[in-house]
Amino acid sequence: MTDVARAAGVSSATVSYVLSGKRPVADETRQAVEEAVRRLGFTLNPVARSLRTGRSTFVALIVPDIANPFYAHLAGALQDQLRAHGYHVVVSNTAARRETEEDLLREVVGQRFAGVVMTPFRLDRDAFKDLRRAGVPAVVSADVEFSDVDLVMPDSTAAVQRALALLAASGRRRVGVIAGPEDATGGDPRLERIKDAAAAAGLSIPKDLVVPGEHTRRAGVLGFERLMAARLRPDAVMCVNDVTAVGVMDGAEQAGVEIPADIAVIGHDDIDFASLVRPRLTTISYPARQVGRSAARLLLQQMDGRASCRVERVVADLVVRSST
Amino acid sequence: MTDVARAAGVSSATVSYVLSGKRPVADETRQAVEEAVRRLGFTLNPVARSLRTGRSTFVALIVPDIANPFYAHLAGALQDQLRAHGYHVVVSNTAARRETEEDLLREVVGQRFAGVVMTPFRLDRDAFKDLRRAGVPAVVSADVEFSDVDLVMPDSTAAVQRALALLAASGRRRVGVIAGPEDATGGDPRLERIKDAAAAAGLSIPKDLVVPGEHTRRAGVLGFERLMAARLRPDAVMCVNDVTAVGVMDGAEQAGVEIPADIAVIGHDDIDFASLVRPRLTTISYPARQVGRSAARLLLQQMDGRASCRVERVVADLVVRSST
DNA sequence: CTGAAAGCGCTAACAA
DNA sequence: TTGTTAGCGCTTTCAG
Repeated sequence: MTDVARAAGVSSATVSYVLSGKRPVADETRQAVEEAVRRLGFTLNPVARSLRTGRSTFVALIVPDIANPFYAHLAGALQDQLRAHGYHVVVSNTAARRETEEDLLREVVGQRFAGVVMTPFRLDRDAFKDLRRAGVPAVVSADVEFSDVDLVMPDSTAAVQRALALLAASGRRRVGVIAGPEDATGGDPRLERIKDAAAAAGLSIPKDLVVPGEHTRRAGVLGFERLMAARLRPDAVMCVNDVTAVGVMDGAEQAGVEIPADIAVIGHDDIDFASLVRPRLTTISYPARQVGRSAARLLLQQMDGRASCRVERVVADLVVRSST
Repeated sequence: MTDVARAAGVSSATVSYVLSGKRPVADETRQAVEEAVRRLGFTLNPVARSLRTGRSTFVALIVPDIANPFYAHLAGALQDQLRAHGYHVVVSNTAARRETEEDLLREVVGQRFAGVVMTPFRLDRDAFKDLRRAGVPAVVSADVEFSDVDLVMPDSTAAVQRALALLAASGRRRVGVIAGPEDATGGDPRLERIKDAAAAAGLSIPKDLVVPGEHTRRAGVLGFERLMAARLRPDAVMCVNDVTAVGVMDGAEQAGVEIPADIAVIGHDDIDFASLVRPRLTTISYPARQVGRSAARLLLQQMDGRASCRVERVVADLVVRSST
C-alpha cells in the first residue's frame, strides 16, 4: 500500500480511504490512486486488515459429516448467503464425537473466527458460554436448545402427528424407532415427538422397539437387525433421519423383508436419496437449504451487532411416498 | 502476549519461543510462562501470526457444487487430511460458471490463501498462471490438464473399455452418451475415452446420440428425452457422472422405458446413490475420498516447498450392478 | 539462555 | 480535503 501511495504521490491513509470509501476524497486524487492500484496490480491484504480491525471474514461450519447430504446442502446454502456478504465458510467434521466438537469450538475462539454455525450432538448445553463471552456470534442448528445461542430448529410436531396418523390409518399397530444416540445432548426430541404422536394415534411403541443409533446408514442396518430380533416385531419404523432409513432398507432387503408390505418405513429430512430409493421413501421433509439460509440470516444479524438469542423454526412436513 | 510476558516476568520474545519451541528455553522460565498462559487463558492470535509470517492457514476448495455427493466426500477427506496439518478448508461453489470460477480464483490470491484445490470447468487452461506467479500452491482435480498446477485425475481407460465391452457382450449395439458441456475447458476427455472404447468394442456412437449436459440430474432427464427423440434410439447410455445417470433413470421411468431391459445405463463415480437406486447403477467407480487425500498430499508437498508440477492418477474401476 | 526492537500492512484518530 | 502517526499481536534478527 505504501508503494501505491508513493506511486500516486499521496499518503497511505488516502489510499486506504479511496479503497474503503470511508471518507470523501477529491476526484483527482482518487483517479491517481486508482490508476496506481491498477498499474501495480495492488490488492488489499485482508490479514493485515483483520489484525487491525479485529474482524475476520471466516465463519466456521461445524457438522457431524459434510458428506451427509443434509449437511452438504446446508453448507451450500450457507456459503451462498455468506459469500454475498464477504464472508468465507470453513467446514469441519466432528463425526459426532464430543471431544472433536469441543476442540473445534475452542478453535473457533482461538482462530478468531467471525462466527460459527454448528450442529452439536454431545456438547454440553452451556458449551457456548465461553464463546459468547469472547463475543463470537453463534448459531446452532439442532432439535435441542443450547444456552446463549441463536437456534434454527424444525417445527415438526404436526408432521410427525400426520406420519403416525398415516401409519395408524394404514393398519399398522407396532411402531419401532431408530432413534439418535442415548447420550446426545438434551435427550432425543425427535423420539419424544414420535412417542407423543403415537400415543395420540393409538399406536404403541414398546420399549424394546426403540433402538438408539448414530444417525448413520450403518446405524439403520444394525437397528433393523435389532428390531427383527425383538419378541414381537414392528410393522412400521420411524427413523431419526433419511440416512438411517436407507440403512433400514438395506437391512430389510438382506433379511428378505418387504417394504411396505411387511413393514412401513418413514424417514426425516427428505434428502435427494429419499425419492430415489425403491420403494420411494416416505419422509418428514426438513429443507436443508432453508435451514442454511435461516442460519445465515441469524448469524449476519449477530455479526451486525444485534445481540439477540432468537429461535427460528423451519417447518417440516410429511411427504408421502411408497414406503408406507 | 505482552500480558503473559509481564505476568511471567519475561519478554514477549521468550513467550513466543516457549510457545513455538523454536529455541531452547530454561525449564524454570518455561514453567513460569506456561503458568501465566494458563492463568490468563491466553491463545496465540493466528491473524497476527499470519501477518508476520506471511503464511495463512486457510486453503480454498473450489467446486461446482458442494451438494454433489462426489464433491462432498472429496471435501470431507480433504478436510480430514489438512486439519491434521493445521490447515482449514474454505468451501466455495462455482455452479460451473466461468465467471464465478475466475472470481473465486482471484479471491484466492487476494485473500492470501495458503493454497487451493479446484475442479474447474470452463476456466482457461492457463488461468492458474497468475496464481502460481503469486506463489500460491494449487491442485486441480479434473480429467483435463491445466498449466502450472498439480493434477489429480482418473485413470479410467481400462474401466471404460470394460464398460463398453460389457455392453457389447450383452448384445447392445447403439450407445448414447450424456456428456459434459460443449464449452468445457479441454473438451470432454470422458467422452473421448468412451468413443475410443466403443470403437474397440465394435459399438457405434452416432453423433446424434451424444448430448451435452451440465453434470446435473436435470441434465440427465433432458438428455434422456433427447435420446428418445433420436431417429434411432440407443439401447445403452453412458453418463458423464452418477448424478446425470440418476437423471436418466428419472427420465426412463417417466417415459415408461425399462432399465436394463430396454436400455442399459452406466454412470461414473460410484457415489452412495449408485447402489441405492433401483435398478442398482452399474458405474465406473472413482473414489472421491481418495481423490481428496491425493489432492491433500500434493498440496501439502507444495506448501512445504516442493514446487513440483505432478500428476497423480486415481484408478477408476467398473462396478457391475443391475442397470446393465 | 534471554531481551530489545523492528516491522508485517493496514485503519482510524487526530491534526492540519 | 489530506497527511502524520500509533499500534493491532506476533516473529525474528541482532545483541548481550
